Order: sequence, then structure tokens, then C-alpha cells
Amino acid sequence: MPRPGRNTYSDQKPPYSYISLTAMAIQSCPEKMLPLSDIYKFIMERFPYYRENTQRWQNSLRHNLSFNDCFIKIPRRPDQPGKGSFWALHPSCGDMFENGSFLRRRKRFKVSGAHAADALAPSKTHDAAHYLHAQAKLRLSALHAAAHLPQMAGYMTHVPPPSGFKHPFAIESIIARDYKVPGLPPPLPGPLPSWSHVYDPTTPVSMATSDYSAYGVPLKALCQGGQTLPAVPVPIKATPGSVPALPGLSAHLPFLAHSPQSLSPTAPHSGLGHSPSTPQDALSSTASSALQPVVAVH
DNA sequence: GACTGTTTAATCCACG
DNA sequence: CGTGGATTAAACAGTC
Repeated sequence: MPRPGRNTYSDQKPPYSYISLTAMAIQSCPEKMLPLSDIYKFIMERFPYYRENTQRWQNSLRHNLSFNDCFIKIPRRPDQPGKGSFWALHPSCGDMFENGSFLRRRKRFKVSGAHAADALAPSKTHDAAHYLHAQAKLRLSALHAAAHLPQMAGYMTHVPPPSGFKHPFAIESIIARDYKVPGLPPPLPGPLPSWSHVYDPTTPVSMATSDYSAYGVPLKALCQGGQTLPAVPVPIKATPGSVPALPGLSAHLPFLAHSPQSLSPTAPHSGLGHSPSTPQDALSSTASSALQPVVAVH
């Protein structure tokens, strides 16, 4: 019982589908891919509701991972032992929730018909993994750069996202929306829906995964890659017809798609052995504070 | 054996 | 009311 005060909503089901929750978890980590166990952790730490009946919802979650094309499985490398694969968002699944409801998607994401046959081909995950790898590299190099460039860090901290692409799955995108979901009563007065009390940006994100990348390349090594681009939200939204090339990144500054770390003040700060000592960590909290206005204002 | 991943099926619900 | 998406349950196989 995480808080002295009564947590009115801790036992209420968050208004997110499992797809949303999973996507949040994946989006919350710099590499944009997580093993199943870390997805579990993410959800349980942020949504007290899911600390119970774990068998039920975890089964559902696994079902969703397998059933929905918007999630792709990225195998571990042989030199990266562990259980299960990494899970990532399909690069083209970014617009599923544009109707504003995170309990119900606009439509089910399916791999495009032309490539449907390829969907199961090894190249699918390979390409996606390659894409994610590139993304992670860009982000992490940017994190690294920003950590050593105060002005950049400041910029990233204080400048709101321009017209603001936010990945629809990014927590800040989800949380920031006012829930004008048809049929649902308006949220409590204030910027956030009634359950929003469970949001707490101070809880460390699951950085347990931050030391690996899907290809066994240490993330810190990725930071040395010579990339100079700042961390930016890389639109995952599909460009018609294909996996989007990494778009004009500098134009989309400076929003770290790095998401707020916790949606629950009741979330224990334990379990992941987080210590804010790495550039990633530093930036992650910076990003969180940068996110605050987004979350709070709208 | 526990965990992970896939698949099928039933049910509920929102939307047109 | 039909359709489609979400949830839940369950069975099963593979992996660690």
C-alpha cells in the first residue's frame, strides 16, 4: 500500500486497452523494444490495478502481442541470453488511436496487403529490428550529446514540441489527451482524467532494459556512434506504402519520445534497480520534466 | 516447471 | 442489428 492516503482509483481499471498499455511500455524505453517481462513490470508499476489477477491480464496481453500485427517480435541475439524475445511496435502502426479512444482502436492494424505474405518472413522482423536499431542509435546518441551539451539539454527541457508530433502511443500523447470519448462522461475538472492521479513522473522508468539493445550492442557503445542528431521523436506513423525512412529529424526537435516514467504515485520505486547515474537517466528525467507541461496543460 | 508464444473460441461492447 | 475490436479463457508447443 504505496501511499498513506487512500488511493481512490488504485483498483480501477485504467481506460487503456492492452494494446495501449503495451505500446506505452514499449515506447517508454529508449530502444522502443522490451521483453515481455519488462512490459509486465511497466504495467504493474504504473497501474496498481494490474498488480492483481496477473495471470488473467498477462495472458490477455500475450494474446494481444501475438494476435495483433502492430506488435513485432524481435529475436534475441545468441550473445544475449534470456527468456523470450523483444517486442516492438510495428513502424507503421502509429495512427491506430487517432479517434482519441485508447480503449478502442480506429481499426485493427494489419500489415499491408501487398506485404502480407512477407509478414511472416524473417525479413519482416529483421527490417523492423534494423529500423528500431537505427532509432535507438539516434536517440541514444542524442541523449549522449545532450548530456554533454547544456544548451541542448536546456533546450530540450524548456522548449515544447513545435507543432508537436507525438507518437500516438507515447505515454504523453495518451495521457495528454482530454478524454472526449463519445459516451464517456467528461473527466474530472482539470487537465487529466479522473484516474490521472496515478500519474507520477518521478518514478524511474524501466531502465533495466537500457543496457542492452536488441543486437547485443551495448547502448553505451551506440552512444559513441558519431551521431550528432539530437534526440527527436521519430514518427512511426506510416508513410504511405512503406516503412518510413527516418524523416527530417532536426525539424522535429526537441521532444524526446522518452516517456514519463510512471503513471502511478503508488508505484513502488523498487524492483528495477534504477539509479540516475547515466546520461540516459539524466536525460530521461529531463525529458520527463519537459513532458510535464504537456501532461499538465492539456 | 515456469515462462513465453500461438491459436481458437466465447463473450461483451461500441459504432455505423 | 450486423460488424468489428477488446477481453477473457483455455489449450498447446517451445524454450530456458
